[in-house]
Amino acid sequence: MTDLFPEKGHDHGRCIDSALRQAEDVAEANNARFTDMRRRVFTLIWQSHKAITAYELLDSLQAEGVRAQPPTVYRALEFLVGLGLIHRIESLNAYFGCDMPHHEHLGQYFICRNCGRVAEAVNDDMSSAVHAAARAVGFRIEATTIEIKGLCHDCATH
Amino acid sequence: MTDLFPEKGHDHGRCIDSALRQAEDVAEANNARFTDMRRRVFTLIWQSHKAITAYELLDSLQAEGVRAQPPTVYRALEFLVGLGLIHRIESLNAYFGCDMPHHEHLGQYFICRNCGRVAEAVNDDMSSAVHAAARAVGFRIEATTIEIKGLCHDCATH
DNA sequence: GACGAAATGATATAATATAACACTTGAAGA
DNA sequence: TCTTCAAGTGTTATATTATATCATTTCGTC
Repeated sequence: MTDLFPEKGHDHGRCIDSALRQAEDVAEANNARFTDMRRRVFTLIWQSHKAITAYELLDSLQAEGVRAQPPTVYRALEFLVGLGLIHRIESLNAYFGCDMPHHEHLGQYFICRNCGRVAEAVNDDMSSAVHAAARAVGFRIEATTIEIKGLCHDCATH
Repeated sequence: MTDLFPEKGHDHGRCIDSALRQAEDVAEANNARFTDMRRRVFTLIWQSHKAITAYELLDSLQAEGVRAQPPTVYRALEFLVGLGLIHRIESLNAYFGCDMPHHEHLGQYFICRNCGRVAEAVNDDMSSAVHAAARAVGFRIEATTIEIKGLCHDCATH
């Protein structure tokens, strides 16, 4: 069994660096400006593998000395979600970083209620089940939300 | 192809009646009180096959002359969701009636962005894909949210 | 009828999100 | 280089969604 969630002692700096690099690539490929504000918000989101709310981001920005207001944060979030660099977790009203922003994907989010971490998975069986179900009823899919709450392997066994 | 969504000219009164009867059964089976307030809220939710927000419900109640406040509505919603009589659609912050409250099910919601209707489906392939994916990563599922947005067959073809 | 638990009423406020308009910045052409 | 204009950000106000808290009422059980 491979745990989707990052190992306890992993080098998180590398996660952040890699995410930033990928984000810059994607932004460039889309002719989109990865401004300072957007980079700050993106980096804050990547500070952990948990989902973070807009107002938590706002507090962090203000703690850093940035004079930000809610619209600033929501705009950055909108931009990042639009490029697929982060995902919104509907059931938490929170955001978290995507580690595969390069390709379109129908992601599923596993959310641990104990440690708060989120892991994204891409599962072909699930994707095809969704598409087959939609096809069977003549529904034209534009967006899907699949969020699974419970206990991650670490929290379920310790 | 069978459309999940109700036919245009269907007798909606029968939907409501049947839903009410089922809800009463479920409440009784759970030794739960289906009070007047809860019945009102439940009936309002069943007025359409769309999802309705808490504050829309509040407005409707007040229009009916009931002196209700937000907590009243949220309590009724909590009760109804708890018994599985209604479902919350996370991506809409709204609620809609379940037509199979008798059995546990991992439901999927198809949401039409054009007409606003919601249809619930239960799909074994999808359920088993979710469970298989969770098993593969040692995740213990407690709740799942599957919401699919797009165009229903009617709206996609007309 | 008295009691206690459950439900509801009422007030206040927290948490999440957006509208509207002003100002700044930066890329692209003149 | 200067101008211009669209995109981005700042700022203020407010809309929308949700809950905490305590008082009162209702209802089944004794």
